[in-house]
Amino acid sequence: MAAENTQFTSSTLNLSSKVYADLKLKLILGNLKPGQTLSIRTLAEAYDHGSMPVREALRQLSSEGALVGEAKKAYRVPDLSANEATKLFYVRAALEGASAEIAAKTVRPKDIKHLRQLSTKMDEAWEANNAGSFLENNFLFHSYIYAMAKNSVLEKMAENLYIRTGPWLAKGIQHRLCRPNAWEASHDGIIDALALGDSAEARRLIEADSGWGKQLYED
Amino acid sequence: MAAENTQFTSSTLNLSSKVYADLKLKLILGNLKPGQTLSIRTLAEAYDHGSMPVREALRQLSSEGALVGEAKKAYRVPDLSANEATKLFYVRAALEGASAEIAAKTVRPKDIKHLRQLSTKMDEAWEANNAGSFLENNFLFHSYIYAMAKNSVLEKMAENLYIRTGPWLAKGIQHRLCRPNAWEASHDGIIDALALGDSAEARRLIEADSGWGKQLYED
DNA sequence: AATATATAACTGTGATCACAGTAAACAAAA
DNA sequence: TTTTGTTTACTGTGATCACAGTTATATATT
Repeated sequence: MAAENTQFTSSTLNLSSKVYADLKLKLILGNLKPGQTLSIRTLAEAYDHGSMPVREALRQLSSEGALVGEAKKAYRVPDLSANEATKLFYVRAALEGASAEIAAKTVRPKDIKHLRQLSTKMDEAWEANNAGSFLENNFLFHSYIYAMAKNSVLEKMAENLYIRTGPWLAKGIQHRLCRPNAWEASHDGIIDALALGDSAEARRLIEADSGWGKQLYED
Repeated sequence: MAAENTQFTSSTLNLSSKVYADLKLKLILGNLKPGQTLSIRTLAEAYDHGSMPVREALRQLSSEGALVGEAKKAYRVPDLSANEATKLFYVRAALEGASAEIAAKTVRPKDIKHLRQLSTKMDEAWEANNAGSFLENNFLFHSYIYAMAKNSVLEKMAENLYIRTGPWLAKGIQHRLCRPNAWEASHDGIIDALALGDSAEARRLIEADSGWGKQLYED
């Protein structure tokens, strides 16, 4: 999933891009913890590469806000404050709302079918307390809506938001995975609106859904 | 303008970030032409640095879509197709509309004053056929609205769009700078809506304004 | 035992080199 | 003149090293 790279064909993918793609996936799936430290040399040894590819991958992730780096100190996975998380989810709502509005106008029956399958997988992952699988299918669900909008700029920016919120969401889910899953009815509503081609309603529901992750930390 | 970096304080700014900031500014102001080639060694000699800082800056710009890089070939400033430009402006409309909606709720008199000053500078640059100054003040105008929304995620993503459309807009402006400037009334309307705190109208006008640049290439 | 000091390990950063693949320039053959 | 083949210059990529600043550890010192 999401292993494609826009700069190079997969056959001639350079090492930097491979390391970047791998770390990106780990962040989206919540396999890296907030506050966790990532050093160039340590990762280079783990990947059994020189330090150059790791170095470029970490700098790229840092420039995207997925990691933070201070001078002469190791890169760190950011531990989002409530304020920072709110900012990320607000932008996600804006981008995802715009996507859904377009998607509702070009949706095909096979798209609806695929979205329902992903929603089912999320449900199964939730029941099995599998946070990684849940995050993966949640990402795939929303990515598919972005892809339906056929706007690569939108897709890339949205992906960035999932990279940045992945570790934070994983932490929240693992702490209280047992709470009633409000997302299920929400996603079903979104799919129904899309199936009906109701772009305004799809937008409204998507914007509302973008808030569920934030609620993991609200008491 | 726009020389701040979020990763490091300006005193301990590393060379890579300085080169990045410089190239970023050149792109926003239209000082790099679409299709222009940028090689690591050539730029390193121009900056009188080693190749490492330039190399990291170019890779970062490439990862942001501001440059394109194929294997074993020099980086290039993308020459946007009409389709690509449309995608960029669509996202800009979504982000900027969301910003204006918030900005209208927290706007202060000094904000209105500052926006009017920037609008005047744009007018002067337009009359003087100064494309660089026009693009700079246009960027500052919209950046200020983003800043009013106090969402750093939004700001960074918006900046990215201006980096990517800068060379393309500069080309369009230089080709037909003489056409009636529809932007002026548009910006005045936006300022008025903000001054009245009319968030819905501000959003509507900003979204409409995001299309003016695209029209430079429409006959 | 608590505190201060010094030592060691670790950090990103920048420079420099070798390498392989690309593009352009030039020369030779038709 | 046109085409083909060869050479030359140029490209990003990855590895390796020296450097300076940070952090943690261990060693004195009180």
